[in-house]
Amino acid sequence: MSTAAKVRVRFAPSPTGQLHVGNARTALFNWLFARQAGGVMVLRIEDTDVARSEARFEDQLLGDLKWLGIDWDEGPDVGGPHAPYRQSDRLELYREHAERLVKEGKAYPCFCSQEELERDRERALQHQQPPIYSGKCRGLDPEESQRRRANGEAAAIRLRIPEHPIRFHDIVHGPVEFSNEVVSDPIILRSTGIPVYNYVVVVDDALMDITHVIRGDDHLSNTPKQVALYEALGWPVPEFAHLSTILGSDRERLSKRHGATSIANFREMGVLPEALVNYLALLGWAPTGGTREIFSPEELIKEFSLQRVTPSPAVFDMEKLYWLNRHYIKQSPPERIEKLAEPFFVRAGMLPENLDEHTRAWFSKMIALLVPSVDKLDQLPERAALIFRFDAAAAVNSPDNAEVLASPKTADVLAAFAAQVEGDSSPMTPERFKTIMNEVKARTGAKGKELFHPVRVALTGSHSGPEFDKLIPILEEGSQLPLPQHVMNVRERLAAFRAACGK
RNA sequence: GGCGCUAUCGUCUAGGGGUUAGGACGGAAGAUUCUCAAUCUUCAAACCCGGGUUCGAUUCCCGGUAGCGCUACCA
Repeated sequence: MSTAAKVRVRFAPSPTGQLHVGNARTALFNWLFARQAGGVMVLRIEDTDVARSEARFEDQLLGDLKWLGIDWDEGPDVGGPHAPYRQSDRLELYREHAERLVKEGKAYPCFCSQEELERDRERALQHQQPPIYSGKCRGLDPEESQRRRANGEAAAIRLRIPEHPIRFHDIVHGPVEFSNEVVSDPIILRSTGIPVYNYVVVVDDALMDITHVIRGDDHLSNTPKQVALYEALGWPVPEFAHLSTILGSDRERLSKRHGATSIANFREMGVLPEALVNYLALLGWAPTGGTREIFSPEELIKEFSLQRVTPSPAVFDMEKLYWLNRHYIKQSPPERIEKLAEPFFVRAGMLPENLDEHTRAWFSKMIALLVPSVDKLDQLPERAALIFRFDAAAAVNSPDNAEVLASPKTADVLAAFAAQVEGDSSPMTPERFKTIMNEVKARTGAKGKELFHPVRVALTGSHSGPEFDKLIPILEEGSQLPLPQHVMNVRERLAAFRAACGK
C-alpha cells in the first residue's frame, strides 16, 4: 500500500442490541487511528441479519458513539461518497460481484442440499475429521451448472479457495498463515440470494476503500476466507489489526452476566464518557514507557499506536474504571457534575423537577460535600441519605452505634450539647456549632472521639461522615427549602434523637 | 476433533539474552482528621510448565498445559 493512500477505517456494528464495551473499544481504536492519521472514519451498519436487526438499535448505537465522543466522516446518517452505508441497501452489489466471480470461474454454484451438507458434516465430526466441504460441486461443468440454475434449481455460490496457504499481515499479531486445507470453499451467496457475512464484509470494505481493518479477534479465523475473496475479486488486501477479546473477571467472554457491559449502562450509572474512553484505551494498549494512565481524547489521538496494542485478552476491571471516573469527576467543573447529578436526585424524590436559585445553590454545596466519596454519580442519592433520611429511631437502635451510645461520656455530652442548643435560638452556623462544642468540651471534659461521636450519631445517625463545618450549613439551609423531602435541621434532629432515646 | 490466537504481580500493563523485572488499579500499613471519604507516604504482590539454543533464559526456538476464538446457506 502506498504511503500516500489516505487512511480509511470503518466501524461496522450490527444493530442487534446495545453497544457493548468490546465493540466500543473497537470503535475507539478505529477512531483514534483514523484521527491520528488524518484519515477517514466510516460507520457502516451491518444489518443483513434481518431477524435480529432493529432500527431503534441503530439510533442507540449512533447515540452511544456520540456520547463517547466518537464521530465519523461517512455513515448512514451523514452519507458520503461510498453510500449507501447500510448493508441492507447494498444487496444488489453483492449479487453482482458474486455473479462476476462465477463468470470468471473463481466461484461456482453448489447444488448440495442443506440436509446433505449437514449429514457430511456430522459424519466428518464423528470420524474426528475436520468438517470441511466435500467439494462435490467444485468440478461441475459450468455450462451444466448454468443450465440447472436457469431451470430454477436452487444453488448457493461458493468461492474456490486457492490451492496454496493463505498468508496475511496483522498489525497486532504479525504475519499469520493458514493452510488452505482447512478453509473449505465457503458459501458467499445463499441459495436464497442473501449474501453471507464473510463475503459482504469484503465487498463493502473493498468498495469503500478501507485501508485498515481494525476489529475483534473473533474474526481472525475468518480472515483467510476474506483474503481469498479479495484476491478472487482482484482487489487489494487491506492491513488487518485484530483486537483481543475483553473478558469478565472469571476470564470468560464479557457478557451481561458480568454486570454493566453496555455503554448505555455506564452512562446511566453516572460514569463520565472521558473516563470510559480513557479506560477502554488502556485495555490492550499502553503508551511508550507504560507508566502514564490519564489521557484525554486529544492525548490519546496523539499517543495511540496500533503497533503497541497487546494481542492478549484483557479482563475488564470495574475498580480501575471507577478510579478513572473518580478522577474525572473531580477534574470536572462543578456545574457539569451538578447538572449530570440532578436527575439522580429527582428520581430519588429528593429534588423537585425544577430548581429555584436557592435550591440550586444549596444543591451545589451538597454535591461538593458528597462527590469525593463516590465512584459514579448514581451513588450520590444514597450518600445523601444522611441529609434527607435522618431516622432517629434507627440511629438509636443501630448496632453500629451501640458502642458510641454506651460510652460513659455520651449521656453527658448529649445533655450538655442539648442544653447549649436549646438555650440559644440564634442561627446554627458552623461558627456557633464550634462554640457550642467547645463549651460542651469544657463542661464534660470529653474530647476527640468521645466528644464528637455522640453528637455525630445524634445528628446524622452515624459516627462517620463529612465534616460538620460543611454539613451544618447544608442541614440548616436545606430545612428552609421547599423540597419534596424535608431536610431536618440540627435542632429537629437533636429533638428527634432525644425523643427516640427516651423510649 | 481440526485450525488459529494468547500466556509478566489478583487485575491492566512496561520491559527485555545478564535488571533490585518498572508503573497503575485493588489490597495492607502509616500520616492527617472527631470519624468516613479525599489527600500524601510506605509495604506486600508476577515472568504457566518442560525441553532446547546459549557462558547465561523470564526474554529466542520447540513441545505441553490452560484460556479464548473460528470451524454454518450466523454476524
